[in-house]
Amino acid sequence: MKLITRDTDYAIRALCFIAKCEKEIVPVSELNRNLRIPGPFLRKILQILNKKRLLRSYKGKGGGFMLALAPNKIFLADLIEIFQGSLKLNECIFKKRICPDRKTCKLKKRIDNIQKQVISELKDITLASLLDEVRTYRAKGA
Amino acid sequence: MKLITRDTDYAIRALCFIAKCEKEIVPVSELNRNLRIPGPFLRKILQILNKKRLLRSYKGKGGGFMLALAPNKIFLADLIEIFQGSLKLNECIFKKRICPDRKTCKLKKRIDNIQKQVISELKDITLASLLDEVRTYRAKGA
DNA sequence: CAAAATGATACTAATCTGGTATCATTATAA
DNA sequence: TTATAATGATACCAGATTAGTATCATTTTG
Ligand code: SF4
Ligand code: SF4
Repeated sequence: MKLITRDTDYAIRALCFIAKCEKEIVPVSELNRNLRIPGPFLRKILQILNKKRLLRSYKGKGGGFMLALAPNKIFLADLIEIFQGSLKLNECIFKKRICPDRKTCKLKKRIDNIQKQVISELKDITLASLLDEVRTYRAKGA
Repeated sequence: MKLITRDTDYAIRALCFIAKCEKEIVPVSELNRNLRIPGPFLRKILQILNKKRLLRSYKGKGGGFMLALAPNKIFLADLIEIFQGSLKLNECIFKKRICPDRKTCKLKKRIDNIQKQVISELKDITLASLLDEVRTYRAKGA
């Protein structure tokens, strides 16, 4: 069982690369050259990040993507939310039916508890904290 | 994303039922009558628990399953291990290839850390702690 | 021997994850 | 003003995992 799926992982790598890149605006082609991520898949991911306002995109020649937020304002918890939906360690739903024991189930209570802890850990993790060293970031508002 | 899959959940419910049951040896047919779990699936699960020595099974008329351990010796962590393999929140393997960044990746370090916490939480959860009230358990060694 | 139980195992169905393919749109620069 | 280099939108496909069935063999007891 994975806490982060591949989309999320790829997204993080791409964001890190963009954050550290000399250029402010980075085209997918550049990412393709540097990261080992399937091209079209990566593109899809970046488009999603754009829609979700973590990236800003520029079309046309010379275009590409740039960070819309400073790396210390980008949280892993948000990326997980975007690509995997809100983190739930146990939904207690079978075949679209809610488990009838949900109110009293002790197991559920325990898992809910663990979940809270995980989420609070996740909220501490920013993109900035994942960069090896903060090199050439120049976005406004950093 | 789920911390426990359905097998594990079913296993817990079944074990709870057996633990609380008047009879020491409980046939699957009895569980079927009381739990909303697909019959053949539950059987498979119990057979696995038997192989893994959490249950003891008795064949033939009057047979069934009984707990092989006291409920306070049955750990959720073990059930997860049995049905889902060893808990890894991020395996860092893509297409059977290990991610080349594994040594240095800060993300991995963070997730490994969370994983440790989750595992330690899980080790605290016993079957006994999931029973509403310990009623009629009479297994040896309790 | 019949009935009631588990043992073993192979198969199928549904869902989720990871990834492609295609065509449309936009912006720049020669 | 047109070729080119970029993203936008969307539909599709493939593999893996999870969930569940089906079948037949074996054992035990009355
Ligand atoms: S039994 Fe408890 S944990 Fe399992 S699905 Fe129902 S409520 Fe959730
Ligand atoms: S990038 Fe880090 S987290 Fe993602 S797979 Fe590689 S090592 Fe694991």
